[in-house]
Amino acid sequence: MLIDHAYFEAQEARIPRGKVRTRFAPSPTGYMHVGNLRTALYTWLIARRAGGTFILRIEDTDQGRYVEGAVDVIYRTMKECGLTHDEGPDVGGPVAPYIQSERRDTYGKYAQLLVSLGGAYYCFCGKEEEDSAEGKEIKKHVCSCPQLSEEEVRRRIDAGEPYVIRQKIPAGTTTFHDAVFGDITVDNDTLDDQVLLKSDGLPTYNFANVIDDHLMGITHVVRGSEYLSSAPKYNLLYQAFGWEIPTYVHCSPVMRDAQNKMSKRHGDPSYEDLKAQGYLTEAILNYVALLGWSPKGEQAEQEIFSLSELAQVFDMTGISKSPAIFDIAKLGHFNAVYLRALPAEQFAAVAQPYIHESVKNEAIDTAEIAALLQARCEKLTEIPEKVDFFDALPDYDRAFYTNKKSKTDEAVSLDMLTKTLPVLESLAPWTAENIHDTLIALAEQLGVKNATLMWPLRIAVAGKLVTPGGAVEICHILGKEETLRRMRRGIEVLG
RNA sequence: GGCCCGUUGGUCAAGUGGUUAAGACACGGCCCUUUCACGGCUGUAACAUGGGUUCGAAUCCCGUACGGGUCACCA
Repeated sequence: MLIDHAYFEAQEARIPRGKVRTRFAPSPTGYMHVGNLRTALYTWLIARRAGGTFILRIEDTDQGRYVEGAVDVIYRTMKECGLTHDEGPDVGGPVAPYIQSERRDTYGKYAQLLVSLGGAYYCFCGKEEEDSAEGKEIKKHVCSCPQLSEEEVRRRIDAGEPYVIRQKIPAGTTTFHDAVFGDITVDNDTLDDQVLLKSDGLPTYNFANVIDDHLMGITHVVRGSEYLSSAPKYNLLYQAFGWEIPTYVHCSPVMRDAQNKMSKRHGDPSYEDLKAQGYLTEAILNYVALLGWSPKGEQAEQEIFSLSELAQVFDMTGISKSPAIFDIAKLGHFNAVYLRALPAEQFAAVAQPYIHESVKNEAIDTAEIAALLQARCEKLTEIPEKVDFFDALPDYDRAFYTNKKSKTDEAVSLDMLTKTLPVLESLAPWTAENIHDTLIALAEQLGVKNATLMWPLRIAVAGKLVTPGGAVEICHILGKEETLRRMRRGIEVLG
């Protein structure tokens, strides 16, 4: 075979060196699951922490699995999360193209180069038979093709015989180092002469990966631990080419329970699903970062991290080896923390659409509702149900008026409402402070505890047991007319 | 089945030969309080298992169990 050395030298010359370079290389399936997002995050963080370069590469060699619009989901998610890439299909870069289907012709050339270097061989055996008689037979490819002379190989190729190129696994053992798992040694006997270049001329995933990672100058290969067992074969490939071996960073999966990974199939939420469920991007990222990684030293106790803080402290040695179960309740906690930490106006802005879902009345001050909601919600999606009573007083059970701790029952409540009504009727101006002071004064004057007066009032104006805010706030938001109307209705209910 | 990896409370996790085995979520209790929250205080709860090594082991070694991954011309 003729080896075009100039071609390979030109490729080598393009490779940026000297800086950390990482890549996130998803295949476009149209679904960014949590595990993927975490891998993307860690990959991005390793690059940013080191002041390096983060690359987005699309692995679309499997045409059968192509999903319309899937690449857009990736771009959108990465952008929303702030995981900006320095090089990629859309922004270009020194080692373009960044879409695997556009790099097709390079793989064949490298496969030939590898043959000439003794790391691979042409194989004419045809597809393996699927002898699933007993099911669990060890099938390792063994054939005499590696012994074929160069002339013989040339002759058969020229004759149009179909062939693949397979990796030649040498005898001995292979040791590789992983930043998370440490040193792992395997016997080469357990490694198969895997196909590198398929009979249609396209590379297999594993081969394309090695070639692309090398040609893009990737220094840290971050990926799921399902690739741990193919890492020795990667190493052998790098060695056969005489290339520098990157740092491997294998991450254990994010699980839905002790046995299963999070998956679309099981209906586990993707990033976009979580967003739709009312979780904030920042909270999702923060939670996901801590799912399988923990900070060291000064930050060992810290749990709340912004993306830029993470970029400063992220250390791969903190990545854990064992799988982590995704706990939606803890995500909820992070979300609540982020929601509460938002400046009031900003919270009002994000809450507004959810409030409007059930509060259509224009006269109502939704900003005031938002202020009440901020300390009281974990997810934005629970807002509509919490504030629906502002628009329409629900039918409620008169038993709501009975509350032991507030020392109220139906009779007491009727009494309180009856006595409070005229006081509020003559109250002006209708400010929260005014309402508050007046009611507190009234309770004192009647010789009852505040709760005894406030409880029935709150039930009457809200018609719910649990409300955002107390009686005073609700009365103020509803306005005088509506408050009085609902109080009269309460007296009716109790009468 | 072979090979590889993993195993600290229900969950996420700190811990790298000597600790009363952190912390967070969840759960229970108390306080605050005009409900619910928020906030504060507090409680229950863990080193899979059996052998070594050692004065001493969650930490090191070996076995066992359980779980996961992988063994494609899929990625």
